[in-house]
Amino acid sequence: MTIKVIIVDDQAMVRAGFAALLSAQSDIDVVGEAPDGREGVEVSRRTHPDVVLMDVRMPEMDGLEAARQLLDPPRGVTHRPKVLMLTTFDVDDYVYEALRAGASGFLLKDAPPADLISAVRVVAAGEALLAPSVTRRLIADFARQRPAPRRDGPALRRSGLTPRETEVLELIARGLSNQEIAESLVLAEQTVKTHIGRVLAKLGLRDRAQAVIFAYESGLVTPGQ
Amino acid sequence: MTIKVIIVDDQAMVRAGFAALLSAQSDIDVVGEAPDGREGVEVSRRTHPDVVLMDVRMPEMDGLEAARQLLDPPRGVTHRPKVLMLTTFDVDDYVYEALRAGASGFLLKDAPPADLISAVRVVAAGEALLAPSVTRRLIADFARQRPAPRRDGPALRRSGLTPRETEVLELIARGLSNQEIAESLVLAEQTVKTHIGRVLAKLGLRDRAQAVIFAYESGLVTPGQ
DNA sequence: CAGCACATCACCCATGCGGCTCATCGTATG
DNA sequence: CATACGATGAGCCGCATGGGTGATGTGCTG
Repeated sequence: MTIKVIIVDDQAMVRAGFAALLSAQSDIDVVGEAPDGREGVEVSRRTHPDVVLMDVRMPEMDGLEAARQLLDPPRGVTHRPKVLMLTTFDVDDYVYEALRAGASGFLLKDAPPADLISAVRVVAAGEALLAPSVTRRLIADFARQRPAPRRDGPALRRSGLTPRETEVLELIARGLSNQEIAESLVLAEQTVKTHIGRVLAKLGLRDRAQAVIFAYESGLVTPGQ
Repeated sequence: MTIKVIIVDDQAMVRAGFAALLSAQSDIDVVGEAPDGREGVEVSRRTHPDVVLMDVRMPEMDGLEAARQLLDPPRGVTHRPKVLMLTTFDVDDYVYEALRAGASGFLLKDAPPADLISAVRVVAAGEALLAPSVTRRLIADFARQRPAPRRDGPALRRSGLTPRETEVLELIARGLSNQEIAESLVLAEQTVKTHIGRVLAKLGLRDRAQAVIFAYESGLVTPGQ
């Protein structure tokens, strides 16, 4: 099964270069191109690519907005491609915007050609990949964001939840589905359900909505970060 | 200028393999090895490597603790190597622990050899690099953490909810089921479902659990009282 | 009056979720 | 060594939940 790719970039030469590079791979098929975000979205809707290579800076509609539209499609549109953002410059605002929108990767155009090719494969496989400098910032941000360990609310302490159960409860309170919790903790969904069942039983709650309430009321999570 | 590397892993064969692989590079010099975290820290203090390849799971002192000691050194120790964590296949909380500790990368041992080599170079250059699966989770986590620039202030924009919809949302945030909400407001359950459907759609939420979160985060309801 | 937003309710359908039971494994704890 | 607990995960089952579509009545407003 070949990987279908479209290339969205306002510079024709860049498109041609990437297309040539990727088409030379037996497992990659360039099925479309577009010079701006608006057309990029159209081409994507029409060709249903697995991966969209998206330049950040473009006329008409920039790559970020286009990425948002592709990754949060309107009703009726079921196709959701992976989006790999490309940029010439190393600018961090764009990075965060793109990742928030759900992009699967962020590469600089000066990366080695081999990196671009492998990035397409990685992204198509459902994984993600970032330029090293971007990774560094993301990690720094992550480390800064929560160096603080957990503090227990009074209600929590008496609840008799195990550490794992508490962890699951917190993810419920972040709005994750069972499947997402499973992925986040690297567990089978069934295990998550078991944990949740115990949490609900121990706390005398009926469903996850009440679990969210408990999490807020007990201070396990707090409004505003 | 060659990159000085030490390898910390409890499996001698793994150490030998990595050492051979890296030593074959003209710009990389393996200057030490250690079978556990404790000795790894000692060797690092003695040899002052640029990069420490650190297995996560080890006897005596695991890679996470060793990484913490290397990245947050006591007084008098000025040397601070870059730490590149390695693991066989566990991609779980270790990752977050390691990144929090300040590790520059996290790779799976089944990655292509070329990846390891380039990772060493990337890390030595002060950048960072993660295994694709790790990157994916980090991005997912990031996107979830800050889904939108926090339209803060108690003056929340409840994005066009009608009075009745707001009322229903509040009851959801009190933990009531659809049937209970219906009884509470003297409505048919179907009507409640319609209201909830609109609330979820207008707010871009998936289920009532997320609705509860929104209610707390927006200040519609507040913890305590 | 026509148009519109809002509230109300019905029907259908797919499925996420929670209840329940049971099994395995590792680590404390006695 | 036996026991208990925590974590993991499988299978089954029923129902609440959420999505979609459509209809009716009301009150406000141009």
